[in-house]
Amino acid sequence: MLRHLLEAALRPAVAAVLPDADLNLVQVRPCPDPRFGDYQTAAVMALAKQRHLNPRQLAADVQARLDVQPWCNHTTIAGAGFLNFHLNPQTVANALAAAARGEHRFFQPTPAPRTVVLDFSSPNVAKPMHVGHIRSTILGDSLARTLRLLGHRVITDNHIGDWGTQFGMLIVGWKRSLNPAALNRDPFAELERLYQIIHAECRQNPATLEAARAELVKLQAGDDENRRIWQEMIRLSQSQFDTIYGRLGVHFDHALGESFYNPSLPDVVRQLIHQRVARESDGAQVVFFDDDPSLKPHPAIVQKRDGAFNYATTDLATLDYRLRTWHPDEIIYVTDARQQLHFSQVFHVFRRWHPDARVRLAHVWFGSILGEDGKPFKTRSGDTVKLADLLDEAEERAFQVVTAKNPDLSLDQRKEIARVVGIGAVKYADLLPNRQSDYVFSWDRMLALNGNTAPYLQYAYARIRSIFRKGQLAQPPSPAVRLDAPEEMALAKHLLNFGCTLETVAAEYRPNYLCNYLYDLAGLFTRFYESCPVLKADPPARASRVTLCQLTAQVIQQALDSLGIRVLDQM
RNA sequence: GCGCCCGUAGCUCAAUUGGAUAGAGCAUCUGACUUCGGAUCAGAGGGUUGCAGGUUCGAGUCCUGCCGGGCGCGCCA
Repeated sequence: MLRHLLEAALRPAVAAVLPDADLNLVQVRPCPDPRFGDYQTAAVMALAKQRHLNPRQLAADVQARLDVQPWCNHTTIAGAGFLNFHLNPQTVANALAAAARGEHRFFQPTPAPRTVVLDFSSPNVAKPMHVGHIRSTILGDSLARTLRLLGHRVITDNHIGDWGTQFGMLIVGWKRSLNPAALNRDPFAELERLYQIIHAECRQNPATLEAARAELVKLQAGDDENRRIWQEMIRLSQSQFDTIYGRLGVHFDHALGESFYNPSLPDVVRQLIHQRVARESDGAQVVFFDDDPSLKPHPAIVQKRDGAFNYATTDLATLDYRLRTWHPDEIIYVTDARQQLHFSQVFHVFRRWHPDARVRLAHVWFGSILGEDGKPFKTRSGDTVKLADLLDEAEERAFQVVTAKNPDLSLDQRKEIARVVGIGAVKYADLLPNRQSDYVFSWDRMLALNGNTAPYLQYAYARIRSIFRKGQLAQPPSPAVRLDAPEEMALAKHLLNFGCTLETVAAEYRPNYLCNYLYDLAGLFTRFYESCPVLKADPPARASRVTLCQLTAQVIQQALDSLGIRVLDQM
């Protein structure tokens, strides 16, 4: 968009003054404060610093060679050497008119599409999904949506925990304590009950723990009955996951669980040993990182002394499979902060195992969800909060609010609104904070109708739809755009920045930038709404304002969709 | 002990990764409803960015040392 056009004009000007400058660093971005201008570059200062030049003088030299006539009234040099671009109002109006004609949607598809594998959510079979899964699921889904919108090829893969030592215990529990009637009634509750009693039993009774080990060995050896039970548990769990993903509107292209890689683990370790990446230590196969100071104290075990494999081995096999199957340019893992060391190890081992692989590996980590007491978020009785219960409560609370605000709507309407508002509020509260910080979970804050919340944004959208209902406006927007009022111009300019925001989200894996953009957009819209009547305006202004409303609604809807949040015509 | 992360207004969080006078919401106070949805908007007060140094045109952001907190550290995932 405009930013790219300005960058494209700026680069030759910089190159003319400094022929050896790295033009990739020459970037234009929106000004933090409209008083400075509309777009700015700080690159000239950085270049001046490298070369010990006077930054303002360098900025002036670049400015003298700069031709941005088609879009800007003028450019200014300010501060220590900022170069500020001041858009021609007609340029803004033209960009909106083009959008109204359907020529663009305020962003540009990437000129260099990549294939990206996104690994997120990863619940465990036979355990309920809980708050610990929510950030991974919501962040991962949002990144997938944003990358796809920008034109990348995205493959989402749910690495379900369907293998491991817990299945020995679960099989013992299944054989000893299964209540078939309960399983029929609420399969997942029964699975959970089994897990809890057998887990407690194993802690107290070494004989039960031994029985669990024996069942695990039988399962791994392919025992028919144990495999049947195991598969049944996976099936029941998957239907439970599907229910939750359905409520969240989250979709996976693949759900290749840990067990899928089980057959390939011996070969992974064989290769690692053969390539001298791993070596024997205390009976285990271990990768040491002698050349890396930060990892030197933390060797990675890829095969345990007893011959079993662990999660590092599975993750390596998974990487290898993804590489061979999808040939991605990038693989992204969305997990909590505690797994930083693990992924650092896995990525390092992988580089030594496949030194020629070009794939970019990213661990996108996030902080914890805390309760109002600042400790990990739990129920009043101290249990982990189940995701299903959390979503129920979100919808229930949203239903109360909708019923209080809009009692005339039918029950079905209010329930549908409560679903969209409740789920949207939970998602938005999760996406809004910087992902790397912990955040305090608060129903009251996330469901508030003012402040930076999903309901506030949905409300802004609903108000626009209300104008269209009231004015019986169904026709496509008119491309005749006039931006006379300052509120109109401010709103219009912000619409132009949608694309940069999407690009930043994708580049840094931070959907919270999009949240902040949306909040600003909604604020600018309501200011426009307060001071610029739409339906009552004279015809030319009215048509232009209808267009502004239409385009704003379109961007709100598109941006919320990138966050995985739906909009409503009424709420 | 070692490593990673964090510390910003009374509270909850931002700050486009080294950019311009650190911004929002809640709470407090003052205004605006014969007005397209007041579920709103306009405004006020509130800060030595944990502390002390350093790097430079410029630091909440980078480097060093403290203080306080969270998490992780060989056969769990």
